[in-house]
Amino acid sequence: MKDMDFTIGEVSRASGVKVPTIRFYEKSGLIDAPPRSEGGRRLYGESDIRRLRFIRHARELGFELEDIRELLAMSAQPQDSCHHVDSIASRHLAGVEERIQRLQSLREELQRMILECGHGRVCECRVLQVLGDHQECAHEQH
Amino acid sequence: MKDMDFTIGEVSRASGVKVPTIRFYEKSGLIDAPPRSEGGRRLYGESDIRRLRFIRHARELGFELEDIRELLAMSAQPQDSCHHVDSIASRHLAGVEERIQRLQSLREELQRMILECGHGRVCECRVLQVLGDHQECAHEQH
DNA sequence: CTAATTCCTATAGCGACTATAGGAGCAAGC
DNA sequence: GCTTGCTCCTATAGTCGCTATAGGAATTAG
Repeated sequence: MKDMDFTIGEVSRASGVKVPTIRFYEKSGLIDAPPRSEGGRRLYGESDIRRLRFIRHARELGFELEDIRELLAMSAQPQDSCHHVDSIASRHLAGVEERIQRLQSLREELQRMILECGHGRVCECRVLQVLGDHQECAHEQH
Repeated sequence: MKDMDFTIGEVSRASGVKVPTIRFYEKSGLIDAPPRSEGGRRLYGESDIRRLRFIRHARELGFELEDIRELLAMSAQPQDSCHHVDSIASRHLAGVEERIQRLQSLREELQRMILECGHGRVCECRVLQVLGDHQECAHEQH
């Protein structure tokens, strides 16, 4: 706790996390409640910026706050094995791969639907027909 | 309005939409409030099952309820041009394609992170290092 | 000294449900 | 007729990860 020099707006700009989101993370226990100025304003240090950057980056990579909470706790125990860190990341990767699969078959379905539409009247629109009848789908995985 | 023979549980099983979700759709105006039995229970017909199937299928394809509301309204006007139907589907396809792109670069990042981890101590874990420093990323698109 | 900006708290809203609580209706077996 | 168990009813709160709003107080720039 050397220099607590930054306002919430400054750490927001420095970390890329929006001001209300920082307060939200504090309430959720992802970051500690910082000390306050005389006027009651939050005062942050460099380490808070690093922590917020970590959170932001993990969120961009699609980790849930619960995962991030665990990852942060683990990085506070530098001598522990990183096996569990790996397992969180791997589980997350598996989820991402599944979502890619699902979206790809979805994309094909949509492309086919749009391609087959003769752009005529609604009553013969393939898009609406396909939506109305799952049988019309090429894939069954949804 | 010929036969209103089905209970909410039956249309749920027939359409694949869960019972509380059907009531939620009713409240949201996606389906009409059906007539009731003497005892106050909802009574549905075949057309409700078709409508719920349409909704479920569109949801599985990732359309938002707002889009589905529009698609349903359009399919009630069979003589209109289906141009707008197309535009909703195309807009949706573009969104799906973008999400696939984002998830793919995400996957690479996660794979690299996990691969490079030597499974040692937390203090030298690549996963945590990468999360802590965006510079370490191969891609800049997030 | 004033005006603009930033900060504070508390609360509500988003989307698309899901879960819970506390009842009431209804069919089948005894 | 009665009980058991299932389904149904309503209303409300919770999920996730924020975002927006209202109504102030503090700080900063001119």
